[in-house]
Amino acid sequence: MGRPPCCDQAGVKKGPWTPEEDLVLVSYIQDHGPGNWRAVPTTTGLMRCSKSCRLRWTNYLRPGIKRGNFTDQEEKLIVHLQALLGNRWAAIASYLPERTDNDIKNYWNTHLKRKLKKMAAAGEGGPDAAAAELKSREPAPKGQWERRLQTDIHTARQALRDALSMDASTPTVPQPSAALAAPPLKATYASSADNIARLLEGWMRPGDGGCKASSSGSPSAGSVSGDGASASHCGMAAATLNGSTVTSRTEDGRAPAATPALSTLDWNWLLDDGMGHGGVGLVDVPLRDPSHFF
DNA sequence: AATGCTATCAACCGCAGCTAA
DNA sequence: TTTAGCTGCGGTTGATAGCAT
Repeated sequence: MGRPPCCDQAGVKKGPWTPEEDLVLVSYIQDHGPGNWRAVPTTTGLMRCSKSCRLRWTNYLRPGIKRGNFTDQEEKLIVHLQALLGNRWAAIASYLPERTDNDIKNYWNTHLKRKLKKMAAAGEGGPDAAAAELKSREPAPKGQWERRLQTDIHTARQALRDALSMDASTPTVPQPSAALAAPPLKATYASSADNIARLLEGWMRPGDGGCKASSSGSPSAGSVSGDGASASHCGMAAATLNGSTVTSRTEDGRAPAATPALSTLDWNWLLDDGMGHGGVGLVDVPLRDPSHFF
């Protein structure tokens, strides 16, 4: 219904964030936890709208974000999930805990889309097949959303099995800790963000997983969209700072209800269950072998 | 070395959906 | 039931780094 007027207000700063602004934002989140974004500009004095603050945190400052090139494994998973879910980047991102939906979206638009077109142009199945392939990647009409949500878990399981079985030589489960061990390929301002992330070390507390009671001020913490600010936000911090704690990505509720972020247990469940039941109850969704894209 | 082109990605915009009053 | 407030999501844009000429 109503739209927040924040971004239209005069005096609201736009454009790239400065390290100082990042620090202010991180300090705020350190104290209050993510969420209640509306209060951020007024509380911190940041001349940014709430959306900008949320976006900055979600896509950049949030601990546990993996930067740098996508692995083949990730690429295949994205291709497969995109075929299954359409352009629901948040849902797709929930299966790649260390990637933001923005990252995945950008990667799809800049790399994968072109790659697929290229391969289509190369005549894999002919132009018609290529067109059909691309068309099949159009998101489904809204009316199908609810029904498809119910199938997402099952289809994602199948996608995972397919994607993982294609490359048995590489780790079969996305391993945040392992990924974190890999140095970023690109040194940008992200390095500053890393430094900021280190500031959060003081935020982490032994014994409680480093979690700070953070969601009390978040009006949406209990909403359907599942802010889940305290628990998962802490988890992500743990991933970055511990390097050994596997985490999932639900800190600001970006993971839809039917496609929850996955912890290690979730991954195990996802795979074990899928393997164990051999697709029992699996909705009949045609799964293409993504290997033919590469 | 200068210029133009391309690729990348951070950030913005506007809509949708949810909750609370 | 209606309306306002707020957050989340996906599409798009703009700045700029990197590469080619």
